[in-house]
Amino acid sequence: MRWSQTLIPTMKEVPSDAEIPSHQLMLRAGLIRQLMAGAYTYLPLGWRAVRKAEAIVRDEMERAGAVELFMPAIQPIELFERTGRKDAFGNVLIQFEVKRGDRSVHLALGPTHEEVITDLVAHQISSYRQLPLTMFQIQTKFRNEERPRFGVLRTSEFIMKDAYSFGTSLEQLDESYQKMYHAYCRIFARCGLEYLPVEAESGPIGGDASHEFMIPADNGEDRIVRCTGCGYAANQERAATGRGAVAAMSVDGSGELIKVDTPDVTSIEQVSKMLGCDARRMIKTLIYQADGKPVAVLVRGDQDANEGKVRRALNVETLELADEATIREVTGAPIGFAGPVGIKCPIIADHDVAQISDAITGANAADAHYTCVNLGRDYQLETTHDLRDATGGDPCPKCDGTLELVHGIEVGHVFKLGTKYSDSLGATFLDEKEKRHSIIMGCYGIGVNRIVAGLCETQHDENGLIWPLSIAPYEVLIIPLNIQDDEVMSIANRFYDELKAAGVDVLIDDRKARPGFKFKDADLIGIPYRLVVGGKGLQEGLVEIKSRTAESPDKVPLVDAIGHLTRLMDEEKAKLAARVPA
RNA sequence: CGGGAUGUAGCUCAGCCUGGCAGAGCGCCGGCUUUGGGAGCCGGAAGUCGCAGGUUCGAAUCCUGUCAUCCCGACCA
Repeated sequence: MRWSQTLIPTMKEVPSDAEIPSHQLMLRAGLIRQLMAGAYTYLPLGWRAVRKAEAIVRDEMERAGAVELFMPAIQPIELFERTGRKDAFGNVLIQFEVKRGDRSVHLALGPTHEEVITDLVAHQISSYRQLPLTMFQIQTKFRNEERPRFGVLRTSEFIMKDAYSFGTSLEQLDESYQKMYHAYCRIFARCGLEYLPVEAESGPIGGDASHEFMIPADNGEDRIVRCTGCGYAANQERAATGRGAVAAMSVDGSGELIKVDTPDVTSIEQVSKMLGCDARRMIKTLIYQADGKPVAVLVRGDQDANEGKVRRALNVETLELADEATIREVTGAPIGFAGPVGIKCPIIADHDVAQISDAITGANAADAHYTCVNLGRDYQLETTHDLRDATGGDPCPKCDGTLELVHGIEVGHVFKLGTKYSDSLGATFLDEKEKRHSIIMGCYGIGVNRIVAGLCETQHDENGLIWPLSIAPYEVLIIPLNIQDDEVMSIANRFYDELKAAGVDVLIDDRKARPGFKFKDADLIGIPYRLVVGGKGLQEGLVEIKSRTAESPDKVPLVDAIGHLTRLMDEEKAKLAARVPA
């Protein structure tokens, strides 16, 4: 492609709305342009990168035995009513009515396609002999994000590869899941990403039924803990904290229980400041409604309760923070003064709470806290649970190591669904004994444009983007330094034609601009290899070839240029390939 | 949805406090010069100061409302 014939609107200055590197660089390099919050146009350069990621995803899906299909983005709302997800999605689901003659049809824009594909399978599959089957598509998904952010990392419209497996047994599900997991590792490796598979919330099946693929990045929205020792890695919401129930169910504190006045002081932070105590000596008491009944959840002052863990510990369906009326009822005080001593509802506590002696908690009375609260004397627990978020510094649940907290960008998710959708949409099969069963499903998603954004976020220097060869919009950028010099132009054009003929994705900067300007743009858009044709070099019969990451260019005789470039690219391809699991 | 910030030319921003001609740099157009790391000079085009209402002789500037965008938090199959 000739630069003069495409649209690559690079920018010297940083747009004020962009804060994180990927957003800034994608705008500056002319990859994207914002239409509104959460909706971006992919400009020619950005779109080429997306298409390359798509091609790798498609290739690996097919290699793993999945077959491609394409489903509608507009879907009847009725499907979501049948699976109960109209309410579950709530405002995230984009819905609207359209007129068709005298009827009004209620539609949704697909936020994902479990409903559509399960409906398809319900109609098309009836025998165990047709299974297992894995199908995928690459398609735009629509989710009304309440708060789109981070440039193209979180948008209301995005491209997703979604795959769905259908099988007759948990064994078949396991096998499909493993194939997808493996394909995902290959995809992200081929894309040149640093990725980290982590255990994730797994829903009804439990166990190792769900993994997320994360790109470690400071600006990632997700929090992950990982063990520096054994490699255990999990989403923070999922991670175990690596502490068993404490043996001693009482703590010897020496202090006398004292009620102190703490007027209008309600938060952990305020109380610890006022009383001059460490938040780790405080007990945070959260009042929840668990299946409609109040329960007090105790965690250490500096820690956060994990609602998923609380829900599982209590074995309840719904869990939400109690309203003020309920809190007044069980504590006898307004919000902010709850504590375990004398509270009028059941209590469950995190392991770490039982180890605090002379603790500080709310006094269940307005404007008052207790100091020197001790388990066994002042309140009772039968046992303790893992109820809090794991965090950096916690012991690893799998080994003697310590967990560290890192942020990540979720680019993929593999999930064992079970029969949730097949049950509600009637996707069943007959086994060899003519018995009817629900088909067992798995679903597997990849945020295709997040691959691109994730690369931009993590692979750049002060001058601009650094694309891996596999995703780069173009592999080689030819820069004729002076387009008015006929010799320079004819040689640059010859290289352009030869590289194109050799199947290389090549861009030639044929703009009438000064060399420095072109070099700056070249670094900014981050094409892996740069071939400079300039008058000075030509006098000695040389051109310059430089990889984006090299310190300085190689000066190469004209006749060797193509060979040299090809060698460099082959080496780079081999390096990428070496990281791809067999 | 709660909290915070910002809206002035394509981009970055000044002007607003203390009301009185719509500004700069970059980019864009034309010309000359220049040609190995975002060149120089000359000339030019370009803005409903987010929108609406109000106060005022007069509003980018003050007041009210509203919309949009960004950030933090809540939410995120």
